Amino acid sequence: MAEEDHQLYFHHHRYTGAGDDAAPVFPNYPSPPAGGSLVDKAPPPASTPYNNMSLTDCLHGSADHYHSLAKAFALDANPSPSLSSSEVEDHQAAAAAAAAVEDDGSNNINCPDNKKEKSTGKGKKVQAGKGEKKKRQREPRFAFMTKSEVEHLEDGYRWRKYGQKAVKNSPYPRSYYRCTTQRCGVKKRVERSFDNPSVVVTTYEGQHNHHLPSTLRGNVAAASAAMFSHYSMLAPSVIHRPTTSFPAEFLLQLSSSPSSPSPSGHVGSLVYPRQQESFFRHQRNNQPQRLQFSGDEDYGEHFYYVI
DNA sequence: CGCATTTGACCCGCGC
DNA sequence: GCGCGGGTCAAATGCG
Repeated sequence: MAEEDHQLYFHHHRYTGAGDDAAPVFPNYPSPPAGGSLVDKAPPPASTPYNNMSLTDCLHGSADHYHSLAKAFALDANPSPSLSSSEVEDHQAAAAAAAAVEDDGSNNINCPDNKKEKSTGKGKKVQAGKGEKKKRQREPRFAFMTKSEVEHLEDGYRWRKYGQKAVKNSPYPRSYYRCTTQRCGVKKRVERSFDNPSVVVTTYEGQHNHHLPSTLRGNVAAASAAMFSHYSMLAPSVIHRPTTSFPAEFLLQLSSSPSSPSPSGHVGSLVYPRQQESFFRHQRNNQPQRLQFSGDEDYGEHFYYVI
């Protein structure tokens, strides 16, 4: 983990149940400044082309979106310093949730399985091609922290669970899912945060090379549009930028409909971005959240509210 | 019956 | 080299 550059997003998914209004709430958000909308106070950076990107889009195989996302994340060959060990210890949940974003230069984004070929026979598995041993290379990963009572969040794609492991120092297991679409090697891991059991950490790895399943696409697409029109108005307003702007700020949202909740019951969600620089979060009793970056540049302090 | 989930075994990388 | 932990496989099982 130490060599990995962490890419972590936090979004607060408010589980509300049927009939509940899916509008985001701001528990201890101070009264909005009088006069002018919140949006006016903190307009999203107009120059950022990533604001209108849904998570579904991000996960989708669209090369444009993927590269845009990669660009936004500065997925290049110059990884930033990782969290120091003390930071990791202080922020165990974030560290546990941290997703590696590595540019391994292998260009194997769509490779369904770059794992070494295994024997298909029963019993003991035999290691293949001794001399061809290659270091296993990972695809870029993105993690999202989601406040939710359900662990497997609907994101528009179909997943098949292929494993579950106990997580060290955590009573909560980690589940492994793979996209069921043929030749799509996207995987995701889902685990519940030990520090904050109400938070589900979802880590996506890889890039979908297909469209959303048609059975889901309609609802999801419509929901995405509806949700985004809502969040895009509100979300920037709760990000207080006292010093500088986010270089690569954009908003993501998970795709689920407030009017037609997914079978799993969750309603909607918002993803807060960060850029490549390593960072960690402080979360204290619904107080404004502070983002601290530890990159080369000083991006100041960023606060946000949990919705 | 087909598909998804469960679960124990296995593989692999890494740190000591 | 060894042990540990993360990740994956695949047979067994469950479910609609």
